[in-house]
Amino acid sequence: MAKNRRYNRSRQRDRILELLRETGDHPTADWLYTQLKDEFPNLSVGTIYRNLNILLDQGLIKKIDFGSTFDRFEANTAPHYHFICDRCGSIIDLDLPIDPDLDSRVNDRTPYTALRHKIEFFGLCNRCSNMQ
Amino acid sequence: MAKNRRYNRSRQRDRILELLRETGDHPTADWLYTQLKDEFPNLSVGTIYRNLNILLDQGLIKKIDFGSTFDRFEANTAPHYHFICDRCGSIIDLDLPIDPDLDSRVNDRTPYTALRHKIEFFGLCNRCSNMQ
DNA sequence: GTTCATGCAAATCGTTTGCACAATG
DNA sequence: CATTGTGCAAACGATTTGCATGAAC
Repeated sequence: MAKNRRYNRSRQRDRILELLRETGDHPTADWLYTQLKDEFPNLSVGTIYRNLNILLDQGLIKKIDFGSTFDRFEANTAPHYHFICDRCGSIIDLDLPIDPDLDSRVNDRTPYTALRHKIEFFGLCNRCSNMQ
Repeated sequence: MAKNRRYNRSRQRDRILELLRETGDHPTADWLYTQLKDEFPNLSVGTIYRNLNILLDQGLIKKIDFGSTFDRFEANTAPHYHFICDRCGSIIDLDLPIDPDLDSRVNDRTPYTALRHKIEFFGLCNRCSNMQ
Protein backbone atom coordinates (compact mmCIF):
# COMPACT_ATOMS: atom_id res chain seq x y z
CA MET A 1 0.00 0.00 0.00
CA ALA A 2 1.32 3.41 -0.99
CA LYS A 3 2.22 5.44 2.08
CA ASN A 4 2.66 9.18 2.49
CA ARG A 5 -0.29 10.16 0.40
CA ARG A 6 -2.95 12.64 1.11
CA TYR A 7 -6.47 11.42 1.07
CA ASN A 8 -9.69 13.17 0.19
CA ARG A 9 -12.67 12.16 2.22
CA SER A 10 -15.33 10.04 0.61
CA ARG A 11 -18.81 9.12 1.74
CA GLN A 12 -18.06 5.45 1.01
CA ARG A 13 -14.94 5.38 3.17
CA ASP A 14 -16.66 7.24 6.02
CA ARG A 15 -19.41 4.65 6.07
CA ILE A 16 -17.00 1.71 5.93
CA LEU A 17 -15.20 3.05 8.99
CA GLU A 18 -18.48 3.76 10.75
CA LEU A 19 -19.71 0.23 10.12
CA LEU A 20 -16.46 -1.25 11.38
CA ARG A 21 -16.77 0.84 14.54
CA GLU A 22 -20.38 -0.10 15.13
CA THR A 23 -20.09 -3.83 14.69
CA GLY A 24 -18.29 -5.72 17.40
CA ASP A 25 -17.50 -8.29 14.77
CA HIS A 26 -14.48 -8.63 12.50
CA PRO A 27 -16.12 -8.56 9.11
CA THR A 28 -14.86 -9.45 5.67
CA ALA A 29 -14.77 -7.09 2.72
CA ASP A 30 -17.74 -8.88 1.27
CA TRP A 31 -19.83 -8.35 4.39
CA LEU A 32 -19.14 -4.63 4.21
CA TYR A 33 -20.04 -4.64 0.53
CA THR A 34 -23.35 -6.37 1.21
CA GLN A 35 -24.18 -3.95 4.02
CA LEU A 36 -23.48 -0.89 1.90
CA LYS A 37 -24.80 -1.77 -1.52
CA ASP A 38 -28.34 -0.58 -0.70
CA GLU A 39 -26.92 2.76 0.35
CA PHE A 40 -24.61 3.00 -2.67
CA PRO A 41 -26.35 1.14 -5.49
CA ASN A 42 -23.32 1.26 -7.80
CA LEU A 43 -20.83 0.30 -5.12
CA SER A 44 -18.14 -2.12 -6.22
CA VAL A 45 -15.93 -4.48 -4.25
CA GLY A 46 -12.87 -2.73 -5.62
CA THR A 47 -13.95 0.38 -3.75
CA ILE A 48 -14.31 -1.58 -0.53
CA TYR A 49 -10.83 -3.03 -0.79
CA ARG A 50 -9.24 0.25 -1.83
CA ASN A 51 -10.80 2.03 1.12
CA LEU A 52 -9.89 -0.71 3.57
CA ASN A 53 -6.29 -0.36 2.45
CA ILE A 54 -6.44 3.40 2.89
CA LEU A 55 -7.91 3.03 6.38
CA LEU A 56 -5.15 0.55 7.21
CA ASP A 57 -2.58 2.99 5.92
CA GLN A 58 -4.08 5.69 8.12
CA GLY A 59 -3.91 3.37 11.11
CA LEU A 60 -7.64 3.66 11.69
CA ILE A 61 -8.30 -0.05 11.34
CA LYS A 62 -6.40 -3.35 11.59
CA LYS A 63 -6.41 -6.39 9.37
CA ILE A 64 -6.53 -9.79 11.01
CA ASP A 65 -4.15 -11.54 8.72
CA PHE A 66 -1.15 -13.51 9.71
CA GLY A 67 1.82 -12.27 7.78
CA SER A 68 1.93 -14.77 4.98
CA THR A 69 -0.36 -14.63 1.99
CA PHE A 70 0.42 -18.31 1.43
CA ASP A 71 -0.72 -21.28 3.41
CA ARG A 72 2.19 -22.72 5.36
CA PHE A 73 2.60 -26.30 6.48
CA GLU A 74 4.56 -28.11 9.17
CA ALA A 75 5.05 -31.68 10.31
CA ASN A 76 5.29 -30.77 14.01
CA THR A 77 1.82 -31.76 15.14
CA ALA A 78 2.44 -31.30 18.87
CA PRO A 79 1.03 -28.07 20.31
CA HIS A 80 3.65 -25.34 20.33
CA TYR A 81 4.04 -21.59 20.00
CA HIS A 82 5.54 -19.79 17.02
CA PHE A 83 8.12 -17.08 16.74
CA ILE A 84 8.05 -14.93 13.61
CA CYS A 85 11.02 -12.73 12.77
CA ASP A 86 10.08 -9.18 11.81
CA ARG A 87 13.11 -8.87 9.61
CA CYS A 88 13.57 -12.16 7.75
CA GLY A 89 10.05 -13.49 8.14
CA SER A 90 11.08 -16.96 9.21
CA ILE A 91 8.66 -18.90 11.35
CA ILE A 92 10.28 -20.83 14.17
CA ASP A 93 8.79 -23.44 16.52
CA LEU A 94 9.39 -22.44 20.13
CA ASP A 95 10.49 -24.93 22.74
CA LEU A 96 8.37 -23.49 25.53
CA PRO A 97 5.72 -25.28 27.56
CA ILE A 98 2.10 -24.53 26.72
CA ASP A 99 0.67 -22.38 29.50
CA PRO A 100 -2.77 -23.67 30.55
CA ASP A 101 -3.09 -20.74 32.94
CA LEU A 102 -3.86 -18.50 29.99
CA ASP A 103 -7.02 -20.43 29.22
CA SER A 104 -8.07 -20.19 32.88
CA ARG A 105 -7.57 -16.47 32.76
CA VAL A 106 -10.12 -16.25 29.94
CA ASN A 107 -12.49 -18.62 31.70
CA ASP A 108 -12.33 -16.68 34.97
CA ARG A 109 -12.64 -13.19 33.59
CA THR A 110 -14.80 -13.49 30.48
CA PRO A 111 -18.06 -15.23 29.57
CA TYR A 112 -16.21 -17.43 27.08
CA THR A 113 -14.90 -20.95 27.51
CA ALA A 114 -11.33 -21.24 26.26
CA LEU A 115 -10.17 -24.76 25.53
CA ARG A 116 -6.87 -23.96 23.85
CA HIS A 117 -4.92 -21.06 22.41
CA LYS A 118 -2.29 -20.11 19.89
CA ILE A 119 0.49 -17.63 20.43
CA GLU A 120 2.67 -16.00 17.83
CA PHE A 121 5.59 -13.97 19.12
CA PHE A 122 7.13 -11.29 16.93
CA GLY A 123 10.57 -9.72 17.13
CA LEU A 124 14.06 -10.58 15.92
CA CYS A 125 15.51 -14.07 15.55
CA ASN A 126 19.07 -14.69 16.73
CA ARG A 127 20.52 -14.46 13.22
CA CYS A 128 18.89 -11.12 12.55
CA SER A 129 19.70 -9.55 15.92
CA ASN A 130 23.37 -10.53 15.54
CA MET A 131 23.48 -9.11 12.04
CA GLN A 132 22.36 -5.73 13.27
CA MET B 1 -11.46 -32.09 2.57
CA ALA B 2 -13.20 -35.44 2.31
CA LYS B 3 -12.80 -37.41 5.52
CA ASN B 4 -13.14 -41.14 6.12
CA ARG B 5 -11.39 -42.18 2.96
CA ARG B 6 -8.74 -44.77 2.52
CA TYR B 7 -5.55 -43.63 0.96
CA ASN B 8 -3.04 -45.50 -1.14
CA ARG B 9 0.54 -44.58 -0.55
CA SER B 10 2.32 -42.60 -3.19
CA ARG B 11 5.97 -41.77 -3.63
CA GLN B 12 5.11 -38.11 -4.04
CA ARG B 13 3.21 -37.93 -0.76
CA ASP B 14 5.91 -39.83 1.11
CA ARG B 15 8.50 -37.35 -0.05
CA ILE B 16 6.36 -34.33 0.82
CA LEU B 17 5.99 -35.60 4.37
CA GLU B 18 9.70 -36.42 4.57
CA LEU B 19 10.64 -32.93 3.42
CA LEU B 20 8.29 -31.34 5.93
CA ARG B 21 9.84 -33.44 8.68
CA GLU B 22 13.40 -32.62 7.67
CA THR B 23 13.05 -28.88 7.36
CA GLY B 24 12.65 -26.91 10.55
CA ASP B 25 10.86 -24.33 8.48
CA HIS B 26 7.18 -23.88 7.68
CA PRO B 27 7.21 -24.02 3.92
CA THR B 28 4.63 -23.08 1.33
CA ALA B 29 3.21 -25.45 -1.27
CA ASP B 30 5.33 -23.75 -3.88
CA TRP B 31 8.55 -24.36 -1.94
CA LEU B 32 7.74 -28.05 -1.74
CA TYR B 33 6.98 -28.06 -5.45
CA THR B 34 10.32 -26.46 -6.28
CA GLN B 35 12.20 -28.90 -4.05
CA LEU B 36 10.58 -31.93 -5.62
CA LYS B 37 10.34 -31.11 -9.29
CA ASP B 38 13.85 -32.42 -10.02
CA GLU B 39 12.93 -35.71 -8.44
CA PHE B 40 9.54 -35.86 -10.20
CA PRO B 41 9.95 -34.07 -13.50
CA ASN B 42 6.24 -34.10 -14.30
CA LEU B 43 5.15 -33.06 -10.83
CA SER B 44 2.31 -30.55 -10.73
CA VAL B 45 1.24 -28.12 -8.06
CA GLY B 46 -2.17 -29.77 -7.94
CA THR B 47 -0.49 -32.90 -6.66
CA ILE B 48 1.26 -30.95 -3.93
CA TYR B 49 -1.95 -29.38 -2.72
CA ARG B 50 -3.93 -32.61 -2.94
CA ASN B 51 -1.31 -34.44 -0.91
CA LEU B 52 -1.01 -31.68 1.66
CA ASN B 53 -4.75 -31.91 2.19
CA ILE B 54 -4.54 -35.67 2.57
CA LEU B 55 -1.71 -35.34 5.10
CA LEU B 56 -3.79 -32.78 7.00
CA ASP B 57 -6.74 -35.14 6.95
CA GLN B 58 -4.51 -37.88 8.32
CA GLY B 59 -3.32 -35.56 11.08
CA LEU B 60 0.28 -35.97 10.01
CA ILE B 61 0.85 -32.29 9.37
CA LYS B 62 -0.65 -28.95 10.38
CA LYS B 63 -1.52 -25.90 8.34
CA ILE B 64 -0.61 -22.51 9.73
CA ASP B 65 -3.72 -20.74 8.69
CA PHE B 66 -5.98 -18.79 10.92
CA GLY B 67 -9.46 -20.03 10.47
CA SER B 68 -10.75 -17.62 7.89
CA THR B 69 -9.88 -17.78 4.22
CA PHE B 70 -10.89 -14.14 4.01
CA ASP B 71 -9.09 -11.09 5.26
CA ARG B 72 -10.95 -9.70 8.26
CA PHE B 73 -10.94 -6.12 9.46
CA GLU B 74 -11.61 -4.34 12.73
CA ALA B 75 -11.67 -0.77 13.99
CA ASN B 76 -10.25 -1.64 17.40
CA THR B 77 -6.65 -0.58 16.94
CA ALA B 78 -5.58 -1.03 20.56
CA PRO B 79 -3.62 -4.22 21.25
CA HIS B 80 -5.93 -6.99 22.41
CA TYR B 81 -6.37 -10.74 22.29
CA HIS B 82 -9.00 -12.58 20.25
CA PHE B 83 -11.43 -15.31 21.11
CA ILE B 84 -12.69 -17.48 18.26
CA CYS B 85 -15.72 -19.70 18.79
CA ASP B 86 -15.25 -23.26 17.56
CA ARG B 87 -18.92 -23.59 16.83
CA CYS B 88 -20.15 -20.33 15.32
CA GLY B 89 -16.79 -19.01 14.19
CA SER B 90 -17.30 -15.52 15.55
CA ILE B 91 -14.22 -13.55 16.46
CA ILE B 92 -14.49 -11.59 19.69
CA ASP B 93 -12.18 -8.97 21.18
CA LEU B 94 -11.15 -9.92 24.70
CA ASP B 95 -11.06 -7.41 27.50
CA LEU B 96 -7.94 -8.82 29.12
CA PRO B 97 -4.67 -7.00 29.80
CA ILE B 98 -1.76 -7.74 27.50
CA ASP B 99 0.74 -9.87 29.41
CA PRO B 100 4.30 -8.58 28.90
CA ASP B 101 5.62 -11.49 30.95
CA LEU B 102 5.05 -13.76 27.97
CA ASP B 103 7.59 -11.86 25.91
CA SER B 104 10.11 -12.06 28.78
CA ARG B 105 9.60 -15.79 28.91
CA VAL B 106 10.71 -16.04 25.28
CA ASN B 107 13.59 -13.66 25.84
CA ASP B 108 14.84 -15.58 28.89
CA ARG B 109 14.52 -19.08 27.54
CA THR B 110 15.16 -18.83 23.81
CA PRO B 111 17.72 -17.10 21.59
CA TYR B 112 14.99 -14.92 20.09
CA THR B 113 13.98 -11.40 20.99
CA ALA B 114 10.23 -11.09 21.38
CA LEU B 115 8.86 -7.58 21.18
CA ARG B 116 5.17 -8.39 21.06
CA HIS B 117 2.78 -11.27 20.62
CA LYS B 118 -0.68 -12.24 19.50
CA ILE B 119 -2.96 -14.72 21.18
CA GLU B 120 -6.03 -16.36 19.77
CA PHE B 121 -8.11 -18.38 22.22
CA PHE B 122 -10.43 -21.09 20.92
CA GLY B 123 -13.45 -22.66 22.58
CA LEU B 124 -17.12 -21.81 22.94
CA CYS B 125 -18.61 -18.35 23.19
CA ASN B 126 -21.34 -17.71 25.77
CA ARG B 127 -24.14 -17.98 23.20
CA CYS B 128 -22.92 -21.31 21.93
CA SER B 129 -22.21 -22.85 25.33
CA ASN B 130 -25.71 -21.89 26.54
CA MET B 131 -27.28 -23.34 23.42
CA GLN B 132 -25.72 -26.70 24.09
C1' DG C 1 -9.58 -55.28 -11.69
C1' DT C 2 -11.16 -51.81 -8.65
C1' DT C 3 -9.79 -47.89 -6.29
C1' DC C 4 -6.88 -44.14 -5.57
C1' DA C 5 -3.18 -40.77 -7.25
C1' DT C 6 -1.14 -38.07 -11.00
C1' DG C 7 -0.46 -34.62 -14.62
C1' DC C 8 -2.34 -31.30 -17.18
C1' DA C 9 -5.12 -27.46 -17.83
C1' DA C 10 -9.01 -25.00 -16.85
C1' DA C 11 -11.79 -23.15 -13.17
C1' DT C 12 -12.45 -20.84 -8.78
C1' DC C 13 -12.31 -17.18 -5.62
C1' DG C 14 -10.63 -13.41 -2.82
C1' DT C 15 -8.18 -9.40 -3.90
C1' DT C 16 -5.95 -5.93 -6.93
C1' DT C 17 -5.60 -2.84 -10.82
C1' DG C 18 -6.18 0.05 -15.37
C1' DC C 19 -9.00 3.21 -17.18
C1' DA C 20 -12.50 6.77 -18.07
C1' DC C 21 -15.45 9.53 -15.44
C1' DA C 22 -17.19 11.72 -11.03
C1' DA C 23 -16.36 13.93 -6.62
C1' DT C 24 -13.41 16.57 -3.53
C1' DG C 25 -10.96 20.64 -2.02
C1' DC D 1 -8.35 22.85 -12.05
C1' DA D 2 -5.55 19.64 -9.95
C1' DT D 3 -5.94 15.67 -7.39
C1' DT D 4 -8.15 11.81 -5.42
C1' DG D 5 -12.05 8.45 -5.43
C1' DT D 6 -15.42 5.50 -7.96
C1' DG D 7 -17.45 1.95 -10.94
C1' DC D 8 -16.68 -1.33 -14.07
C1' DA D 9 -14.35 -5.10 -15.79
C1' DA D 10 -10.32 -7.37 -16.57
C1' DA D 11 -6.16 -9.21 -14.33
C1' DC D 12 -3.83 -11.56 -10.65
C1' DG D 13 -2.25 -15.29 -7.77
C1' DA D 14 -2.89 -19.01 -4.61
C1' DT D 15 -5.55 -23.00 -4.44
C1' DT D 16 -8.90 -26.38 -6.28
C1' DT D 17 -10.96 -29.43 -9.59
C1' DG D 18 -12.49 -32.36 -13.92
C1' DC D 19 -10.82 -35.62 -16.71
C1' DA D 20 -8.11 -39.18 -18.93
C1' DT D 21 -4.23 -41.98 -17.74
C1' DG D 22 -1.04 -44.36 -14.48
C1' DA D 23 0.11 -46.55 -9.96
C1' DA D 24 -1.23 -49.15 -5.79
C1' DC D 25 -3.07 -53.10 -3.68
